[in-house]
Amino acid sequence: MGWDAFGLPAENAAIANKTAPAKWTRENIAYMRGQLERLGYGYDWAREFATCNADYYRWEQWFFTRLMERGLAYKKEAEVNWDPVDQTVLANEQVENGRGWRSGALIKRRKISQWFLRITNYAEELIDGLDQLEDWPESVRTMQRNWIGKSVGVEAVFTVVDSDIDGDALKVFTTRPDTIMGVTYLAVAAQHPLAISAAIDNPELKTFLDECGHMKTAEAELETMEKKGMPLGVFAVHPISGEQVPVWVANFVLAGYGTGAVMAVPAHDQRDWEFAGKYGIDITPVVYPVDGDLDIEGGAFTEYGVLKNSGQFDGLSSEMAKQRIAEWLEEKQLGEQQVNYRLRDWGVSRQRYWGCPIPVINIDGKTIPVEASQLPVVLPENVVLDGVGSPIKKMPEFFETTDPETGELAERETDTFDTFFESSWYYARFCSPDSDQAMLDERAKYWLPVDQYVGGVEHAVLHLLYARFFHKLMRDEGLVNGDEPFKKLLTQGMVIAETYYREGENGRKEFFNPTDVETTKDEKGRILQAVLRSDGEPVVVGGVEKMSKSKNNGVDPQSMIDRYGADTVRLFMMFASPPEQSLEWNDDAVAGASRFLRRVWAWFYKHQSVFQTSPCEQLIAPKIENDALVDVRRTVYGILERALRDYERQQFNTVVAACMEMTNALEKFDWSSAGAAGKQVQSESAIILLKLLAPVAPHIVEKISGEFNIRDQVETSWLQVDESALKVDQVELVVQVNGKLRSKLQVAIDIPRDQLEVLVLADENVQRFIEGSVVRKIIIVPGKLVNVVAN
RNA sequence: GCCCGGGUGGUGAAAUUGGUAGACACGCAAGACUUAAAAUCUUGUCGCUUUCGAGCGGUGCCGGUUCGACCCCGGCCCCGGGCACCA
Repeated sequence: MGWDAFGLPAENAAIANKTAPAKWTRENIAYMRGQLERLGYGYDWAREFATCNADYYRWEQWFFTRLMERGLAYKKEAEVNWDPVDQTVLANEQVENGRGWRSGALIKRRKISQWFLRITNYAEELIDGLDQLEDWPESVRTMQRNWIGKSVGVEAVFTVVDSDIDGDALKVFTTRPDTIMGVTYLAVAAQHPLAISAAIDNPELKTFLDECGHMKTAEAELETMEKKGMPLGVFAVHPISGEQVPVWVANFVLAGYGTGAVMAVPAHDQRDWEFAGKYGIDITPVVYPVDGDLDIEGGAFTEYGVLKNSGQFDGLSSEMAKQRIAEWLEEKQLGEQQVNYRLRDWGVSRQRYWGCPIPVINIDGKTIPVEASQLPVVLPENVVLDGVGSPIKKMPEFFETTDPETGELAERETDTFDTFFESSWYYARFCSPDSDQAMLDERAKYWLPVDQYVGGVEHAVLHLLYARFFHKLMRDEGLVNGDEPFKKLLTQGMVIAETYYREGENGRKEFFNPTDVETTKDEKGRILQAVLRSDGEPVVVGGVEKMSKSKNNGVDPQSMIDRYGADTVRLFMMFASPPEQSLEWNDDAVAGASRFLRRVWAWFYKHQSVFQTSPCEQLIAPKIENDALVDVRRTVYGILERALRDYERQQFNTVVAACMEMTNALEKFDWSSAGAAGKQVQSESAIILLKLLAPVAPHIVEKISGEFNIRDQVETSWLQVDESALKVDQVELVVQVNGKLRSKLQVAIDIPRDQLEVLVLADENVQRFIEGSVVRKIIIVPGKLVNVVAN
């Protein structure tokens, strides 16, 4: 068990409860450990650690200094959400409607210097590796592939006219160089130097840039807001035509991504088309469909075609033109072919307190890593949080230090790592949790990769991509073998629940736990009204979302454990739905789970004389004469076969269903008249049921098997299907006419085809439905179905 | 907006992955036990029609492929997740 213990929730709780994050965190860990122990999970507690302890995070500090030396960590400016009132950087989730969650102030984009890891150096390997991850869900691999977003294209150079500022050439990337002759404008980000210089003597433009500065730094925000722009009054020279095209500033161009500038071809790109239409910018079509007319009245033509209005490239196909234009640009040194990734380098700096201190020292603008011998840089834990900045930024005793070379005064970094840093390598630390001489030792090479990794789907991209990246970094440092950390991946669905809140002044939301809210619903189960139990006043129904601390919609299974016991809760959770599926929490069915376990218990005690006298040492291929016994044995093994398959494919809800079905069958059977062989079969069945149930409800199985001296049989060796028990000589066939179920037929399993056809056609119901039509063919699925096609 | 999932009875779900739609449960209804209730047990439970044999319709919506579609293909609607500072 690794407690991923740093992060925002602890800071939020600290502000709300006026407790230090460390205390709150460790109390929560203790509570959770108690609960997990009571649930009987098989964690190896000898390998437990918490990421907020220095004996864990010291190693990522060390690793970071290694990355600095290897040139894989670097500093650059990047934008954050700045709350001007609380003087704090806000997480995206702390910004709503452009305002800070505590202060309600309009947020401001602000550039600050931050640490980045060169994950883009590994982009190619991260994509290629996905093909080898055969035991990962295809959906996760697709999401990662799309996230990395490899695209091949051309970077073209547009020279800015009459510019005296730095970077007077605008470099733009395009995957469609064949459309380059259709460029009618360029667009740059609001933070682009060209935009800023153009705004100096243009107040209207200045206002627009300011407006863009109030948007939060989230891609979803950029993509959904109204696309706006303004001309800069600046022009750039088209590299091929030599004509001048206007340069605009647009709020949807990302400053920190690529070159912060894009070329626009409104005739052949939908977003450009809409933008051009809105602002009356020229639309010049240059690619025409191979057959048929070009119609760009209703939208851009984004397919491939044949070039026109493109000078020397006229008449070329898009495919050809992409190649020729790229070559032409390269020849003239006005561009080059490039592979571009959507993936950006990983920003790991956080201007927060509750995280691992970044182990660097700033001396007069230069930054050096803290020497290995001086690690760890320990985070002070005795602090008070007031929501205004990080406490360690106000603690000279923390940040005042000296230059190890000169002894001059220097300043320690007060930013901390992104918490994904901790969660990116904990899986490896489990192999050597006690190692105090190294981050990992030889044991990591022995145990890794992880055979089976389980995590929520919400981690499909970020966490799982960072962990894959870290594994490669650790491999290149010689710490682990192999290229990938996790051989097999199961992505759990999320447990989701209704959210309820009230909006306070300045739009700040206070969330209430569903257990504290009383709802009235209509007959379709929709919530009509929700009121807080404590004051009877209404609350806003916020919709169903993944359970989280920030939305306060989690449920604590503790009261359920207290009332029904761990086995019932485990069984109930396994039975609710398959693990990949998301699940809206509802504990109505928990009583049913408890009832089932009590029935199992009752059945064993009802037949205790049998289990006490005939403990079924080993069933040696019993020769069973009694047909009823053969049937019940077939039923048991039939159910077992399905259950084992479902365990294998991790569909535990149907395993539980199979246990219930088996119990139903055993309860129904009249064992009293089955004689000595009956006792054997009964004991055999009992052991199968207990074994099958053991992983789900271990406590009750252990108790029952101990009571009847069969613990050895239950706890040693896993289950196997006795194929001979499954043998049948009669099967029930489904009979269809034209694909519709019309009849059922009991036949010998090996009935010859011609006999079967005769039998089917003679069937009364079949007769009725083929009357007056001609039988065209008869489809037979052996052992299952017959379909008579007639018309 | 983009990427990834999902949508099946009143509810959670199942369907060996193209072959009987609704297994197993929850809930509900009726009955048994009980002075009564709880617990437990039995029976029924997708909708409509029915001469009680069965018939028709039905897996978000519209269309297609197929002897046959919850499953495959095309278009749409709704819900959940992710979108780089929640983790």
